[in-house]
Amino acid sequence: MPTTLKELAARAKVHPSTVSRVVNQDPSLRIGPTTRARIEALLRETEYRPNGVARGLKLRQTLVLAVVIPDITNPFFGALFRGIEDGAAPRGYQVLLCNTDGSPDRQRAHLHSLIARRVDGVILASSFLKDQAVRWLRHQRIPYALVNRFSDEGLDPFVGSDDVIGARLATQHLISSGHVRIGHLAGQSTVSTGVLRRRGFQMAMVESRLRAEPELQAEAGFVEDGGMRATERLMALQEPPTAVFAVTDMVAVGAYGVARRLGLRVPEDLAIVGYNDIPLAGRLIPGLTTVHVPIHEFGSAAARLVLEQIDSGQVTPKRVVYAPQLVIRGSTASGAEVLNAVNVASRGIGE
Amino acid sequence: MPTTLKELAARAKVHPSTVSRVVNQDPSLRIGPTTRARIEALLRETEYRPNGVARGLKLRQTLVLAVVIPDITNPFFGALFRGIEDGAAPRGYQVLLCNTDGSPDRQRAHLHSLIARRVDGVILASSFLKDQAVRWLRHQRIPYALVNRFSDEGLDPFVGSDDVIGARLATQHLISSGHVRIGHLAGQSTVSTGVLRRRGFQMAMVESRLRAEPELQAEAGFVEDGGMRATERLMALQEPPTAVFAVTDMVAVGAYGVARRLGLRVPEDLAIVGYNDIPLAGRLIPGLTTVHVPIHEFGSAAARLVLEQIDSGQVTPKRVVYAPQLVIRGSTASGAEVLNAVNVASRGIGE
DNA sequence: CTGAAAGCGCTTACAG
DNA sequence: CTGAAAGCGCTTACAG
Repeated sequence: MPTTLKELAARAKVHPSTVSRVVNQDPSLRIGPTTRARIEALLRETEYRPNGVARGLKLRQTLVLAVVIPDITNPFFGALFRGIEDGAAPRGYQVLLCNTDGSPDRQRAHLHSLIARRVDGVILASSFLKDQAVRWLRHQRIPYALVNRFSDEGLDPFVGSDDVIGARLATQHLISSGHVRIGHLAGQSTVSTGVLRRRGFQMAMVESRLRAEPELQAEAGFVEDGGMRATERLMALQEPPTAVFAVTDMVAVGAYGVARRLGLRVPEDLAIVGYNDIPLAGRLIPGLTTVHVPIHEFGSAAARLVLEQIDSGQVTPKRVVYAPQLVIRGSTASGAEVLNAVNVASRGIGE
Repeated sequence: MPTTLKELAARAKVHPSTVSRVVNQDPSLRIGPTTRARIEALLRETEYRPNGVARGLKLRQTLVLAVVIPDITNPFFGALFRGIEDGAAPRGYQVLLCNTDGSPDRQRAHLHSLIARRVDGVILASSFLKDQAVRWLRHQRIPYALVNRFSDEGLDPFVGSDDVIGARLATQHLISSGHVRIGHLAGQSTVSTGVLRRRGFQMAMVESRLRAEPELQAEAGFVEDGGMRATERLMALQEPPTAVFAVTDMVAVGAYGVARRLGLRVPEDLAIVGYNDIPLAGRLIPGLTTVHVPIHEFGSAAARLVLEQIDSGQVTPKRVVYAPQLVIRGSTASGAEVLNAVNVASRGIGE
């Protein structure tokens, strides 16, 4: 059993409250120098560390944040988690990680459990549109933030990027490369990123007087296997697309796999654009053209947003929205074109 | 503020202990049916959930496990975490995740903090050989387990695989493919996997009367950038290797990058073998021959090992060691060879 | 400068 | 069948 304040007090022949005061370096109280020295020696000797649970009960703070995501094996969420941890650690917070695998039930169960544990804040990256669990969370009066996906427009503290603009950039890039028949590997319509990125795709098409035909929009979910199935469907059409915009980089990875299996060259036979710019995107061959969003910063900003609410004692639906940036790589352009585009892109980022 | 037992008791006009009994469905006590009905209605109405912190203080259990790893963005640790979570969730546990980035200081700081929080158990996947922090942990009398890496042979509860055998398998495969000049992209000598996999490499070489020359063994750490640098060094030798065995798949990924940059074909100009069989290994082009270890099971077994100790109240240095399996893909063999090897491998796994 | 008390929100052995 | 008390390990306003 670890040492307690009471034991220490008995050994130092003082009252437990006195020991507590030197442990916490209580500024308002001056402790007698001999008493203090005696207690400090004991503290060092026993390597005393106050019981965090008892402290948490008394102080009403656990110094724990919780993160709820679909799946940590998805590289997007790995980077996001690191951002959150980096934002929370300087303040002494550690982070509980909960995976939902996209199940609303699991999400709800995790949230209930976290509230019962009295975590100081929750960061949710697995929310659905009009999500009952989010509405419930809202009423718990606990600091929280949604990341990447929102639930009901404008109602929640949120960190993310403008998905319509990002998707529009991606699609415009394909159009300006000369593509006319462009497919969309779409996200789920129950998730904001799915809906908004599809909207951005459609917007760009319409703006260029191209038709966003329904048969060219195939739901792919957000990960590789759905990306493969959706690409297979599109490429089996009478008149398959010459380019696809994928709702995420992982869906784009699925498209690479199918292209390879079908013997299609990327980008000559099929150009591909992704979304997020996960580290893997730059390692694919050819490199994946994608929409860069600052994933790590999503995380640290979300952590800060929650910490602000903890500090202020108020839940404020502040929103932090980053501008997405197109990053052009080999999956949409030949070598020479990529070099030019890189110059443009890096200039763009500097602005 | 969430509802408390005391408030509920006042509303139901009973003593808090009575409410507590129906919340916990106390089996030894029979509660009057009318009282019970009244309280249960109240519980549903208020959606009462006991304060986990207070409960934790009284019951001396937090229902929290902690996982300490180098970096969650490394796919190996993503899969490991999922295994741990899957092993812990059925028992009502949630999991704190701590990244060390390989820093002993951060590892130590995290462990101290976790102990102060009174987590019920710790799973450590970032340990070094003869690690002071591990020795300290051992003396805390808290359930724990090391995963993948061990620290002092045999002293700690451990889940992993036999790294010497795995590395030997990998190297023997290269030798039997006709390679003579074989390099090793080695892990750090401060980590058990680094030392043991190098030992397995050397063992296989010597057994085949080949020389394991020091100049052909380059320290690469465990991730991609180190893998790139080490591969560059080996390929710059007077007489570069025709094949390399990489201490991890991520290091092998670094080798792919350098091979590509140097215009070397894999496997014709440079054969590559990795270790771990992360999901990425099968997606590389060509597919990465590697040593398969059951990463997800490492996690769930470690969770079970810790839960066993929690149940028994004893820290027992039980060891769970899995046999590694060679998985042959395109990075060491032509198409026809791969097909044959797959058949052999799948038979091997069935045994 | 230090002690004694109260209380954070629970659970459970002990009474009755 | 239910109440009252003690206690988990802290912190801090209140005394002295």
